Amino acid sequence: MPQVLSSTTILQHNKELAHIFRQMSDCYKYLGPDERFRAIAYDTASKTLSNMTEPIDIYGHDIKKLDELKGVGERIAGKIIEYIDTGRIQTFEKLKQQVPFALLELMDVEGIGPATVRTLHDALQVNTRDDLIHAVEQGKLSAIKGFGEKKINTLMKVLKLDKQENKRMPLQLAERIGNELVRFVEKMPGVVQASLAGSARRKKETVGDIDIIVTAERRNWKKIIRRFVQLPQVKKVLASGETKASVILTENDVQADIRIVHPDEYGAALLYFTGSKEHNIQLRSMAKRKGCKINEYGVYDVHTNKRLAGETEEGIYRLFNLPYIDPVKRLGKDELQAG
DNA sequence: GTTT
DNA sequence: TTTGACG
DNA sequence: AAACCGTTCAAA
Repeated sequence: MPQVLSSTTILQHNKELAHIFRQMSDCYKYLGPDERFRAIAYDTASKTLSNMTEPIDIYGHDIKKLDELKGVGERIAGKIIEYIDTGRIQTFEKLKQQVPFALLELMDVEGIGPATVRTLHDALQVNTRDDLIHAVEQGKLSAIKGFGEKKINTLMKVLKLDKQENKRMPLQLAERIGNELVRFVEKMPGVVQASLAGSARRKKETVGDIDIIVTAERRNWKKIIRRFVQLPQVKKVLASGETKASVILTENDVQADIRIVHPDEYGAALLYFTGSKEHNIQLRSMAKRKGCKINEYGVYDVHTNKRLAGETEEGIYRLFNLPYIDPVKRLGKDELQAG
């Protein structure tokens, strides 16, 4: 991502507001399904703010101007003004009171969502990380419904990792590890194709985990998964099923995920698992407007249920009169408008 | 919460 | 069978 | 007022 020039100070308010709205979104996610759309709304506003290249301040106190921003309506506009004027947002301050704010960052971790955090809080009366660590050490988790060995392990891991700090790896490292893994997988009997997907394929500066898409005939899937989780560089198996598996690699404790699909579904799967999330949502939105639906297996006509594309990414983009979009550009901004 |  | 998590 | 992406899969 290009360094946003030297305007970091000028865009200070944008950054701060984006961060606050993101946290508000987390709060609403925590509050549950009733608030899920409010959570999405704040997330949208947060992203708009962080993608802006002009300081929000130039809109002054003009609610109508602010309202023109995507995802910013009357209410959020008011909160932007409130923040610029007072440096605080009352609604946010109140929200922080009614949720275990210190636990919300756990939701950033793979395998832990709002519901898990909510359950922890309700069942254990924990409000801080230390509370939670204490409870875990007392072995209180196993009494909670839905908390089996797997989940407890990831939680313990998270709490340890979080002390060290949640580490995404630099792109270069991810590419090295990922490509090496792909070369291993490619050689496995039955594998047709293997590719690096996820944020590493998009060349994000930092990468959270390694995502690998494999195509193979169904009869070979189990065998491939079995081999994958037994690879020498695998330190620990987090999950292993019929079509996908998650492992921790010895090197850097990096998480690696593998997903297997039919060769026909390669494009759709690659597209889906390459993201970004925002890009996928926009593409699906566009597809829906045109009477299609996209999933990780292909593109389908909503009415006839006929499969229209999915073998290649190019084919999917072409179906919607779009040029092939380089993974690097799949940011969920305006890359779909141009086509 | 915002958008249609 | 339900549900949380995912890009 | 109603929609807001869309699905499967693993884990419990």
